[in-house]
Amino acid sequence: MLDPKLLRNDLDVVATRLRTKNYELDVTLIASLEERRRTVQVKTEALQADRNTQSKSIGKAKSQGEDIAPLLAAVSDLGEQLDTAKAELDTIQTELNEVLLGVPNLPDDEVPVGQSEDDNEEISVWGDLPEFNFAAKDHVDLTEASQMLDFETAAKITGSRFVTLRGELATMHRALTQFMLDVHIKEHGYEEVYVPYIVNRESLQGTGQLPKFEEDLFKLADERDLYLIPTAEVPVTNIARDAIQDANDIPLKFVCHTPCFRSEAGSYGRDTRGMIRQHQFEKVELVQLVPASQSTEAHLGLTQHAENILQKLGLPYRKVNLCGGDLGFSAARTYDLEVWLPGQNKYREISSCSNFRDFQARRMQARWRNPETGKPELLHTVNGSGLAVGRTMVAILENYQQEDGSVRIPQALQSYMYGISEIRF
RNA sequence: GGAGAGGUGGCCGAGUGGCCGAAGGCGCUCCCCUGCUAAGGGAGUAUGGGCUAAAACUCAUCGAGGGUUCGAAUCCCUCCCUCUCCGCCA
Repeated sequence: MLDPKLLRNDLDVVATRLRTKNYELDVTLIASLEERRRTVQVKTEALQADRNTQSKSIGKAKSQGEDIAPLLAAVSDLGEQLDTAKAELDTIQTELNEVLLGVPNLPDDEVPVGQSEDDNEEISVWGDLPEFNFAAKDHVDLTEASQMLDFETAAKITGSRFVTLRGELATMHRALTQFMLDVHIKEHGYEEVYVPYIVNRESLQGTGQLPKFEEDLFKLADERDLYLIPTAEVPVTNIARDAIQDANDIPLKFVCHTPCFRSEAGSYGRDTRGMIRQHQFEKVELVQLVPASQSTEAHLGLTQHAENILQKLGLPYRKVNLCGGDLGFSAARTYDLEVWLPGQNKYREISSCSNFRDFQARRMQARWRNPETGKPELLHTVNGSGLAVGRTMVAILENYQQEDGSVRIPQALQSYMYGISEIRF
């Protein structure tokens, strides 16, 4: 959520900046709601103050044995007035709140102008693209001879966009997770957390998935209003919801491995082949909660942490600075890491590292106490994948394929896979 | 699933209709006293919001929501959570 004061005082500036995110702010609606809110709130609170004083004087009179009948008569119609005013205020505030919860975060100044991912700015490229003196296959064709990567069986068990892994591929999938966690914990100083995979509405609203993107989520079919997590970002960031951190306890740096569940509504026909886009996938997520002054630095650092995984695995990738049009709802700035996939002959997103500034923290009331002022201040939240496990496995299969159809195991991963150095399908 | 107890400020804990945003204690911050391994005295110490240049002022919040009442931490209803015992169980 944006700072309401900003929307009150600089509505037009906000509208201008949001246009780079392809979002048209309804300035007229917000201004008029805000105007009504002010009038009605002032009126309501004045009535409340009036009632409070009068009720107090009734109490006093009663305790002194005076006749309170005339006092009661004086407040008789106050209650009704107050109810009306309160109801009106409630309506306005609910509406205003709904509007504000739907307004995306402001992009940072450094965000490139652009409409789509084609306008993203390439920042750096790492690694040499593999050269094959044979026709490179994609991960589906590569594994076809075995049952190690099996979409049909998953379709039987559940439906489309699920996968079943067997044998060494299932091991590699788990090994990757373990490897990533170890690097982030031991080399990058993150604290591992284990969290619920089912979350409530408040948590999803805190990180920005609700109320606008409900159709992307799997919702449980009972009356409890619970959802499967689309990313560990939701439960992990919400650790800090409605809390004030001690200055000594921040920055908080969490790493968390979870499955992620996404309905992929609206992406029918996209990436239907292979395990690029699944309803269920594993991810190792990095989350940092830091004071405002440190978030830019934390964002750069976190991105580098994700890059280190790709480098250790020897996977060629590039880093792009997302343009306004491609930026997510809650993000102020995002670096995507795109790994090279020979099977598709292009770079594909494998990690998305974002700085949310105070946008999520305001929704969550996630704060810390600044010892210099003694006052609570909103934290800044930063997160990114470190990395998406399924896509990393796809990248290894495709980049490390050999002419005979086998796949070499990256050196860094071998000790996590009982020492084997290749997989034959 | 059955029976019971409970949710109050950073923590403990009092408060069963008004004088309660809330005693007391602990912790923390500042000041004073005291030459000594610790103690004593004093002051301060919740969060969000409105209005405002800022303050003054003011509203809300005692798990959440609703109700009764001129007035609710306190009474009533619903829900959530925690604890104890029993049952079941990865």
